[in-house]
Amino acid sequence: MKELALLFDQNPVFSALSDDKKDLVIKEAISKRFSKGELIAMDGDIWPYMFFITKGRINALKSSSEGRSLVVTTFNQGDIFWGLAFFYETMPMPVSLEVAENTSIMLWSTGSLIPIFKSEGAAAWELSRLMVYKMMRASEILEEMTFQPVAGRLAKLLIETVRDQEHGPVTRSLTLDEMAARIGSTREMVCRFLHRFADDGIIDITRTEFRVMDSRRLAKVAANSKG
Amino acid sequence: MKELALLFDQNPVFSALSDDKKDLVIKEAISKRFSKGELIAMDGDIWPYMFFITKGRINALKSSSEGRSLVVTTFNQGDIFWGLAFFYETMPMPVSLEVAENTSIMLWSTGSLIPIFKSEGAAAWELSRLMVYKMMRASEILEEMTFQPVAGRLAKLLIETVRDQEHGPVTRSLTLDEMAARIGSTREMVCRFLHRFADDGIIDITRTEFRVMDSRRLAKVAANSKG
DNA sequence: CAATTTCTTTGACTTAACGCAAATAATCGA
DNA sequence: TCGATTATTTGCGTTAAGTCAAAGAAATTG
Repeated sequence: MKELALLFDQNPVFSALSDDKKDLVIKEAISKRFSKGELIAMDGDIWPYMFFITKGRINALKSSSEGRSLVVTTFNQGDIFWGLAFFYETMPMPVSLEVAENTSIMLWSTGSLIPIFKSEGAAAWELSRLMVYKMMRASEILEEMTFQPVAGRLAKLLIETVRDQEHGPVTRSLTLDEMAARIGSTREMVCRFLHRFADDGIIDITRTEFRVMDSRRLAKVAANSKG
Repeated sequence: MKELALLFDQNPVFSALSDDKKDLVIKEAISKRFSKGELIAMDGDIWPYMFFITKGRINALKSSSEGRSLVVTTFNQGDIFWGLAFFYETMPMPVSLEVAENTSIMLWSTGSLIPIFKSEGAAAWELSRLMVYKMMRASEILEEMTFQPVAGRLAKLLIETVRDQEHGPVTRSLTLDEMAARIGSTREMVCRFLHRFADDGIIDITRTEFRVMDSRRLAKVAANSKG
């Protein structure tokens, strides 16, 4: 339980709680476990919960009436999120929550947390800040999807993928379908642009791994200056 | 000043304040006046303010590196909004704020409101709820722009436009450019789809006014069931 | 390790949406 | 009321992106 307390204290919202309220919140939580691929909630559901990830990873995704889907964001260990119905009883989920790898969460329903937030201004304020952050992300995604062509979005995804990894060749960890879902396109398009980047000498690519050869130009493509 | 107090009390966030804090907030406000067309803040600015519209209307819009722009939302009398830098010092505006008609606002900088929110959990909580609402809108827009074809977005706009008006012919109050900016397209496209709708008998249209003839089918187009 | 399943890759074709340009109509300002 | 400006409308060509289909490579599994 020490690890849990540590995680809790790293979260900006929960760490703003007074100690006794923190204990109360932990006491009221429901623990759940999900395995990869499970759906925690579906787009359109009324799902009045807030959750905190103690271990694992969850994708938030939208899907069109046809097959296409768009991974809007990923929640990791230590993150919190919520169904909109946690705040407005009648508001449906704007995304589905899909478990990306085996995951444990703590869950609260509306009733158990609202009085606490209302009495603890600092935590409610941090919650507002967190939401501002989410809004900024949403805004970025909207801007990319609306104004950026596929090549730019893919370039940006590549940069993000490589950022964490050390230099050198990187094992392709995402399938074409997964990359497509993250940039709102199709596997064929992703494949074509990857090879176009390779033809241009921006990346090197094999069926199983790739490596960024010219990160400056990749950044240029991501920024849309198509020179 | 009675009207102002009334407006204040209708706003969910400010009305959650205790009376003395409410007075304090009003006292700290800076009043400003803008005329139609003025830019209050630009996309990318660090703009650490929160504002409340006492009269008028403000559009929030994104623009691409080329000319295109997208009106993301409109703020009306009684609404509040903020620059992201109000919450995170370094966060730039995700949209520009353009005055749609002569407008008066009250303005607060970060420092004057934060202590109040932190001490008044109820108001901070309402602020969170308001943000959830904004997130839902952002999510809807993203979904429309990503998965809905232009025809569907235009149909939805028409429905919203007519909703308020009484039945019968409606003067076209938005130019094609303005409609295009609201659905993320171009004036030519809007024009074409309007006339396609007319050919299909869904609406009647002249150069200066239009009228919905078959709202059921218009709703169908908006919902994407292209039958 | 053989067989099946899942991924990747590529070519050929289709389509929605856009840009440009020119013609016409409405509106505004003096 | 006339001229200038601003909007609308349409034809035509272009393009980015998507679908479909099929072949070949990895990965997985019994």
